[in-house]
Amino acid sequence: MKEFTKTLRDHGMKVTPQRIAIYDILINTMEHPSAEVIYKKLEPIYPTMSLATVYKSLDVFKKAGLVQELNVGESSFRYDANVNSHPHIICTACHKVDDIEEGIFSDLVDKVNSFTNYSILKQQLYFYGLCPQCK
Amino acid sequence: MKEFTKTLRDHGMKVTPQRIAIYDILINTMEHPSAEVIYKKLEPIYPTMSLATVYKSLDVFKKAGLVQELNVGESSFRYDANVNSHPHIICTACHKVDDIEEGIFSDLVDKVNSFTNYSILKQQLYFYGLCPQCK
DNA sequence: GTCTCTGCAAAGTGTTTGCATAGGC
DNA sequence: GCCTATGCAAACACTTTGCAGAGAC
Repeated sequence: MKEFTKTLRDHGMKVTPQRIAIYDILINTMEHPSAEVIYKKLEPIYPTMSLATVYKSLDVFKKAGLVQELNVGESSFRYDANVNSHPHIICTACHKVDDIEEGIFSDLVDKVNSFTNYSILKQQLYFYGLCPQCK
Repeated sequence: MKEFTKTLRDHGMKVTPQRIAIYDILINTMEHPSAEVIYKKLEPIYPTMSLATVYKSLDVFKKAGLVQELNVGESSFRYDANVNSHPHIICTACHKVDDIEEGIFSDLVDKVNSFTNYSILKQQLYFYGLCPQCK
């Protein structure tokens, strides 16, 4: 959280209670919430909180490299405070989004680099299937 | 194209000039166009073509398994007449979307299956970087 | 005190829907 | 002739923007 404060200040951005609350949710959950879900969680604590503030804060965090935006194929984005390009797995029944250990794919970027002539900067790997509880 | 006609009919769906034109664009391009782009290409030939028809047709194709929808992280979906779950690579400069040979990742799904306890149904793999022309 | 942030409402963007007419089969 | 598709406009869902007042530093 020290790092969070520093990173924002280094980017000339202010540390507000709203931003702290939003970031706090993101580092303490595994569920990769959308802006709407974050907003719903904050409403009871910050009754005046606005969805626009959630969006603006997430945008700020994204620019500061504090969160990454996930596009799992739903209508809305999801957010992850783990900014590594780690793979995700989405349950097609209950729609939860889990992380997959990055190590499994260690050689993947090298393979793609040598096959394509692109310079890979990042990757987004999504697997879809039934989770243990839903199968 | 025979297959296309048969597949639609098998699903109780009609084969219309608009649908043929949309599908024809998709099988003859490598650029993975969005609905908007498809619409723009068709406008000169079908002046009465409507964006809603493009969306409805793409939806029909998706349900019939004739196209897949790609979510490369832009504001709109892109469409691909190649329905295999093959990986894509997106240039972060010119935003073109290329295919990557599927063979490279043959063992990936098995790995994920054994590590996660999910039953994987499909995957969407996106790599981002600079294409040969843009670097 | 300055300059960014918040929170409201309004606008924007891609997509979907309702419905009357057109057209595939 | 039946029943689905088209095409227009209006609705929708998520996100962004404008702006006046509040608040971080």
